[in-house]
Amino acid sequence: MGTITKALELLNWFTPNRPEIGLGEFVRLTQRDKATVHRHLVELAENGFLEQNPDSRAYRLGPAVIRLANLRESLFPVRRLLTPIVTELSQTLGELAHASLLQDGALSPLVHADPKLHGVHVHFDISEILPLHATSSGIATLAFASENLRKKVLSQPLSKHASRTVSDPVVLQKMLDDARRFGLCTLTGSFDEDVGSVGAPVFTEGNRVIGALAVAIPTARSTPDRLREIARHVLYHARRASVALGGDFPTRFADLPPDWGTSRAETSKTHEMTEPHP
Amino acid sequence: MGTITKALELLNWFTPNRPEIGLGEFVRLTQRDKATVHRHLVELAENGFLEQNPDSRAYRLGPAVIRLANLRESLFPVRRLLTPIVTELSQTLGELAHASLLQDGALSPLVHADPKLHGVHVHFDISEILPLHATSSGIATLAFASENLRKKVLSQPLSKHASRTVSDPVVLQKMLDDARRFGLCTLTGSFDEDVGSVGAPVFTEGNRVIGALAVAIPTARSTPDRLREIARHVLYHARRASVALGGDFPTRFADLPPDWGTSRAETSKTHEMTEPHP
DNA sequence: TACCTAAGGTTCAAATAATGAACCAATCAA
DNA sequence: TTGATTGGTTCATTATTTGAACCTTAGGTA
Repeated sequence: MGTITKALELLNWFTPNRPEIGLGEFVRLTQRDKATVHRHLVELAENGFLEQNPDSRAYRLGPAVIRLANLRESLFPVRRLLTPIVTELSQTLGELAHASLLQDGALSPLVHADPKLHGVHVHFDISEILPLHATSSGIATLAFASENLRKKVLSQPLSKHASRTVSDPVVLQKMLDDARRFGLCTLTGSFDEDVGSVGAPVFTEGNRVIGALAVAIPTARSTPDRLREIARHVLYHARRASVALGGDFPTRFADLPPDWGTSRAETSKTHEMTEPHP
Repeated sequence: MGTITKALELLNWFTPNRPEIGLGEFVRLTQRDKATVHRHLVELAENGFLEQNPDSRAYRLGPAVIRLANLRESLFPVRRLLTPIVTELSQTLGELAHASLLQDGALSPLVHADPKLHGVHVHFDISEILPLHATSSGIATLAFASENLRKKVLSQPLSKHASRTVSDPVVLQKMLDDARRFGLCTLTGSFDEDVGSVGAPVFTEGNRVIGALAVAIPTARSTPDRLREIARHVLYHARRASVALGGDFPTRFADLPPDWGTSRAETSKTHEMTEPHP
C-alpha cells in the first residue's frame, strides 16, 4: 500500500459518531506508528483536507473537500440532475427516496428527499455508507456492475446489519439474478430493522452502472401491492435518471411475477434451508 | 514536499475550463515525471478521489470528494448555518451575496444567493478561488487572519485580476488596516471589471476568522450611498453568521468616515502616486 | 510542591518505498 | 509503412518514509 493511500485512508475514519479524531486515537484506530500518522495528518492538513481544532488539537475534515465537491459538481452535475428526479419520486409516492453512487465497494448517498407525510418515517443519514449486499440499492447496482466487483462481494463475508440481512452468497447470487431480470430489487429488514426498500440501477454514459435510485418505507406501510406500485415508479424514475446522465437504460425488463413483493428474505430462507438437503 | 502533497496537488489542476485531464497533460502541467504522475493518479483513483473517463482515459474528480463533503457538512454544518443568512442578505439588498471560507492562502466560495432582480447581474462561479488581496472578502478575511498569513501575502507578488487590482503591498497594508478598523472592505474593479463589492469577516469559535460574507454589484448600481447601505447590512449579517458559528464578533467597529464608499482604489492610486514623492 | 500520566509532537539512523530514464503498446494521420 | 502521440510499465538507483526513542506540555493527584 502506497503512502498516498495510507494518508487518504485516514479520512475514512470519520463518522457521525467520531467527528474529530486526535493523533492518539488515529494511532489506535490504524495500528500504525505515531510519527507516521502524525506526518500524514500534518500533510493532509496542509492541503486543507483536515483542519485542527485549535482547542483540543484533534483533527476534523477540512474545507478542501467542500471546495473539490463544489468543483466536481460544477463539472459533472450528477447531483443537480438527479435532485429533481429524486424529489419527484418522493413526492409522487409520499415516501423517502434517495440516489446513491457506487464508490469503492459500496454506495454513498448523493441526494435524498422525504415529504414526511406520515407520523413514522425512515431515518436516512446522507453520510452513512450503504453496503452492496444488504440494501436494495446495493443489490440493484451490483447486479449490473462489473463481474469483478460481483465476485469480490460474493467472496467476502457478508456483514449482518439487521435480522434479515442476506448472509449466504448463494442466496445473494439468486437475488442478483432476479435484479438483473426485473431491473429491480426489494428487501425488507435487511439494512434497517422494520424498513423495506425498492431499488433500481441508474446508468451513465457507455452503459455503465453509476449507482441506484431507491425508495425506503417502514414495514408498517409495505404491503405487497404497495411495493409493486413503488417498484413501478422507481423503475420509471431510474430510467429518467439514466437518460439525464446520458446512459442507456434497458428498454424492457421482465414483468414482475405475482409473488414479487412478498418477502424475498422469506423466499431466500426457504431456499437457504432446502439447499443443503438436495 | 512529501508524496502525499504531490498527489493531492494534482487535484488542484481541475478548473471549469479543464474538467478532465489526461496523463500527458498532467505531466505537462506539473513538470513531473510521467511514471510518478501516473502512479499518483492511479492511487488517487483507487481511493475514489479521481475517476477515469472510460472512453478518453482522462481523469476527473471522483465521488469520494462528494462523500467527504457530505460527511464534513453533516459533522460541521457551516453551509447549513450560513445558507439562510446569505439568502436573507441577498434578498434584503436584491443583490448577489456569498460566503467564502479561508483555505490555504485563498478563499473558496461556500454558498451564494442572487435574487436576480435586475437585468444586469454579477457572474459568480462557486468553483472559482478568490485571492485574498484582490477581493473585498479576501481583504476583510486577511485583516483578521494570523500575522503569518498576512506577511506571506504581503511578501508575495500581488497578481493582477482587473484594472484596479491593488498591486502595491503598501497600499494593501493600508486597506487591511482600514478593514480592521471598520470591520469592512469595499473594492471596485479589483477582481472583476465593472464589479464592486463589500465584504466583512466571519468568525468561528475562539475568535478565529473563518472567512467572509460579501455582496457584489455591478458598478452601474454602486453609488457611494448604496455602498454604505450595503455595508450596514453586510456587517449586520456577518455578525449573525459569526454568532451562528459560535464565534465572537467585535462589539463595535469605527463608524464609516464620510468619504467611505468613494473608490478606495482611487484613494489608493493617489496614495500610490504620492508615496514615492514624500 | 512534587510526582505521575497521557496527550501531542519531534529526531535521526535504518529500511523501505518513491523515483525516472528507458521501454512497450495502441491509436491516429500522413 | 512510418512517425508522432497517447497511456502505461519496468527496474536499478535514490531519496523519502519509517519508527523506536525522546521531548514537551497539560491535567490530575497525593
